[in-house]
Amino acid sequence: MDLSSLNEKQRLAVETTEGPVLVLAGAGSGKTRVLTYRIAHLIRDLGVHPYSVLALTFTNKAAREMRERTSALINRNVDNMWVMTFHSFCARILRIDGQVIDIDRNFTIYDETDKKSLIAEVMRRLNIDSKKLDKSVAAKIISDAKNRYLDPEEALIQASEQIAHIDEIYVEYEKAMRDSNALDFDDLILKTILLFKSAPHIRSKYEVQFKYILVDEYQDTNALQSELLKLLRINNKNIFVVGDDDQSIYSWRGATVRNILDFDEDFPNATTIRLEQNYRSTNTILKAANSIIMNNCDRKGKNLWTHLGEGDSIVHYYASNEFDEANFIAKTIMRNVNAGAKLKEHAVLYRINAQSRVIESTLTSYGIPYNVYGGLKFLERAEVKDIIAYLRLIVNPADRSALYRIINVPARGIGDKTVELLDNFAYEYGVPMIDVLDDGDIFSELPTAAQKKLYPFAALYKELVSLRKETPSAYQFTKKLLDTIGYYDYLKSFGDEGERRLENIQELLNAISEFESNIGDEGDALTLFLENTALATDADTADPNQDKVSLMTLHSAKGLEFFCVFIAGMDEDIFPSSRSTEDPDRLEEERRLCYVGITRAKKKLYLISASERRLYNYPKVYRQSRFMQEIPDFLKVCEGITPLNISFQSYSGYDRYASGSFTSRQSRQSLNTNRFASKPPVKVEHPKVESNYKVGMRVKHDKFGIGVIEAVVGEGGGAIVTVRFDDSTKRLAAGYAKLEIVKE
DNA sequence: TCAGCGCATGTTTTT
DNA sequence: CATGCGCTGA
Repeated sequence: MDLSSLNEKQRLAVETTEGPVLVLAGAGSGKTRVLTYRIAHLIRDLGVHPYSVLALTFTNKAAREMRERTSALINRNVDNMWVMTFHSFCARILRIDGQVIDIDRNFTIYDETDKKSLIAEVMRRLNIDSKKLDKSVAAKIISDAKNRYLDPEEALIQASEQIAHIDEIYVEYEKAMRDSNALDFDDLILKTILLFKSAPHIRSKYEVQFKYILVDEYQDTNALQSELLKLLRINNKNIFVVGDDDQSIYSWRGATVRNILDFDEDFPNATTIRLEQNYRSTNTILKAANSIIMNNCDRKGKNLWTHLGEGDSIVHYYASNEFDEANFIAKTIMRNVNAGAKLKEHAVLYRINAQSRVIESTLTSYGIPYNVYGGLKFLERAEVKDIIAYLRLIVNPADRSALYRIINVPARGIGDKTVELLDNFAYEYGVPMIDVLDDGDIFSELPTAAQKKLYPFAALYKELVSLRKETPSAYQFTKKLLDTIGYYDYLKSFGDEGERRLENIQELLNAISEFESNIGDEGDALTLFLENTALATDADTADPNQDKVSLMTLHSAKGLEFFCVFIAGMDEDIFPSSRSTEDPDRLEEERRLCYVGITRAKKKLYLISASERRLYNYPKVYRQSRFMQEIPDFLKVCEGITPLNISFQSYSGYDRYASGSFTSRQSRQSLNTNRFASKPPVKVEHPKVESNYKVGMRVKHDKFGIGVIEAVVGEGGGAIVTVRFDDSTKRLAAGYAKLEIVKE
């Protein structure tokens, strides 16, 4: 491998292949580069078989990127390398070897909604008032216990002193999960650990297979994930973890920076390497990020530096409301695009998904294409969930959550009472609910009234089961299923809305068909497809090569970078969130989140506050985020309405309206006229004198083809013209490069 | 008594 | 989007 493009520290990280290695990698310090070069080095230079490498990430996106970049580096297919998320890794192991601890191969992965509905049901059965204990709260406590302790039951028995009955809920929930042949996200990790502990030969099999383990985003690992890694490394110490304590933003999910701090205890004689040179952002952006994170006490401390130059000032736009905010974003994007930037170089980040709606509709009205990552998306559409629930039930008949969802969809006269009766009946007989329907003998024991209502569904279910037997293709089966259950007619009853839903169903069919043709003989297509949908987010379905603006939460932006980043909602109680301002630890996490957001930007950063916004259909006056004040004034310019002095007492939203709109600081703006149009690698500080070539012109070059002029520096024949071609940006001397102006 | 419908409500962040 | 509530009709 040619490692000459790496800096000294990066090369050390790549070449220290034996023993435990902890890399503390600041934002933009080339972390992914180090990971991919290291894998490439192992395979190419040391002859390690790809099958012996395990690389664990937290998102599918990160896993896919790592695989692709590694493959490109060594110019070889690495499909059989295990690069995946912690959760898919565990799901895979449990499907292969889970039977040893009595886990059925066809288990279903329950998402948060499935989990909560099951907990609600368990609480109903235990006669626990849902008003006294919210099911989400119960779910969170159970999840915390599973994420922090190897013996969650013990932990919950203790917790029940404060929260009555939580231990009983847990026990019943576990039982219901087992009956449903289902695992939740926490179970995937926990059960894999239990498998490894109770079956040492299986643990050892994987330890022998994975001669090298790499872990990305180590600061996001929780106690159990670290335990899992330790189990995989009892004899072999080749473990390489990369993390950044300043980017730890998942402690609410049980992640703990302790894993980084205690790495040397968990894996003795570890080598620690710090990557502090930032290759992504301008110095201005780094300074802003540093000045924010400096306010945190609980950190190791890092010294990020760059030689990319100062760059443009950060723009703080103070909007009158969320529509003004969205308009500003849209206009700025348009201006950048007219100056030659690509849509895909822009990202709009926000704290909560609910903020995306106004931004989406505004971008649409401007005709700006975008992709929303995460949030309410395709897989969360009711109609898609319905069909997936049917498929789940066929693959795993014990899946209660799926049965609950579809037993009366389309409506067939089976209401809550009938379902409750069915459930109680199954409970007393000690069989899964579906067996009551499927087994004629048990079915005939039901009260006649219930039989009458349930019979058509029982018959439908049997028909689906035999249909599945004679239709091996997942795609064909799903098509037939839609006919059999009368889903098309059901959609018609929704009128125009039904048309839209039909399109989504069509999209689902396409996805299944595509998935099916892409997998080889890895297993049953339908089972694997369902696993994929359970562990995937919509970010995975979006094509990153499309030239579209990216919209996502700050959390899902981690690991990504964009030339131009907007952070919307820099308002107190939104960011930092109202739920975090009381607790210093949570506030520090919000601050790290802000640090993550800012360091996504390479060149341009726009922070947007609004004096008033309507969120959750509730209008409210906002104060700008405290984080805005943590960025020193000399790094930013202000635009939009004039923010009042942000003192806590004198604040009044009405004054702000009265003070008139859009009194922006013209004088400061005019110092930097090129601010919106500039694009890397041109620095805006350059005095700009135009020649014949003008910014925005389309020109043709003999070798590079057609491109758009992004900047012109100098005059006449001596001018340097920056042209963005399809896949590269070139700086060309106007006198030599024969640039032909292309008419529109 | 139960099913089904319309309407109001509440939603941090995510594998 | 899911959940809860009140109303209507069988």
